[in-house]
Amino acid sequence: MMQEEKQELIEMFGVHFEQLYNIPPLASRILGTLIIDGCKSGLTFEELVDKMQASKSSISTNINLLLKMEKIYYFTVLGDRKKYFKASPLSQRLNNYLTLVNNELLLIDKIIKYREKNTCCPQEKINLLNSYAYKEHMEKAEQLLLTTITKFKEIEEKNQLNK
Amino acid sequence: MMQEEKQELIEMFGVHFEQLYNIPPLASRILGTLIIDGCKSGLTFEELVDKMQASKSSISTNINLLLKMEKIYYFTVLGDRKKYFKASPLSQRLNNYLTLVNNELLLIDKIIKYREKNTCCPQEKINLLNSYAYKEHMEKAEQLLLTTITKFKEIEEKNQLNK
DNA sequence: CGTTTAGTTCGGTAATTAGCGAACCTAGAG
DNA sequence: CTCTAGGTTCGCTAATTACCGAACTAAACG
Repeated sequence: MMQEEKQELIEMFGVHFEQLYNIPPLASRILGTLIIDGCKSGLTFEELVDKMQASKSSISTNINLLLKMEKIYYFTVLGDRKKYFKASPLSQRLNNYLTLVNNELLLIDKIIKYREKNTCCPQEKINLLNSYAYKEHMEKAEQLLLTTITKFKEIEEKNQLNK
Repeated sequence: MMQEEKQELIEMFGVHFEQLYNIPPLASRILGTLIIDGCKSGLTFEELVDKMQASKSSISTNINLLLKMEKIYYFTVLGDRKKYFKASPLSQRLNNYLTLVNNELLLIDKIIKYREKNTCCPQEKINLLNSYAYKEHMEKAEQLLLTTITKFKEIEEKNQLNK
């Protein structure tokens, strides 16, 4: 029954990540599994092949995708050829949001410039005001993210020492 | 040259929305066009067919997708059969983020419950702590969104009165 | 009533994507 | 050097997606 709950959680993660990050179903399930199940010591390639009921090639492809996206990482153990895969720490995963937010801020600046030049009738003025307000919002979002990321890094470092 | 700048902006929006919302390219370009170009008085179906260089059927399909996603809306004018399409106000578009954030909060609660039950070794304790911190972050993000949404609604209402 | 305008629906096609198995590569063990 | 464990790469197929044109519908005008 604990297994069932775990499975359900992984499935929920799967759906969530699939549309949030726009990645293939299998990649999404792998990520979910690593977050829930692989947090202790990581999972090996073979364990993933078994758990996911997928082919080696599919696991390989999707693992590499997740690695490139920095959603996961791996470590090795001396005298052991296997790779141990783990979900990236939250600070890392939040970094992705940060780049997204930064991209959006760049876009907003472009829009603002465009509107400042091309606003003629007062009716259009509201768009400019809206853009300013939106920029303010995104800047606050950026700030929140930065704060949280440093907080996570602290937690993670502290834990590193305790080992 | 102003046209070029506009085109470039729309294209940037296109790429951005395409991956942010995971919608077809054409839908993304339509949304970009409506945000930049259709803010005054809205664009008609035909104008969109012309501007996008796409077929009526494709415009229809993608317009309906955007309507269902509440990224755009339309109004009609008395004695005129055309629909005038506009990008939804920012408050509306931010609402979508809000549901996303709420979904994530639900997921976090599930995870926390699971981890509270199943954390055995102290090594796993960090996951629980991380989850708490993450929940805190998402709650702040939710709060920020709510504040911004009300702010936008105020701006929008004030503008409604001025008309 | 027929015609026009404004848009929708349907069937098809070309392009893309997710996953597979089989062959291949490569570092270390013996 | 040979073998094996631990993956990677390379076609291939099945499913999905994006867009199209042609036929259709529905409201309004004359």
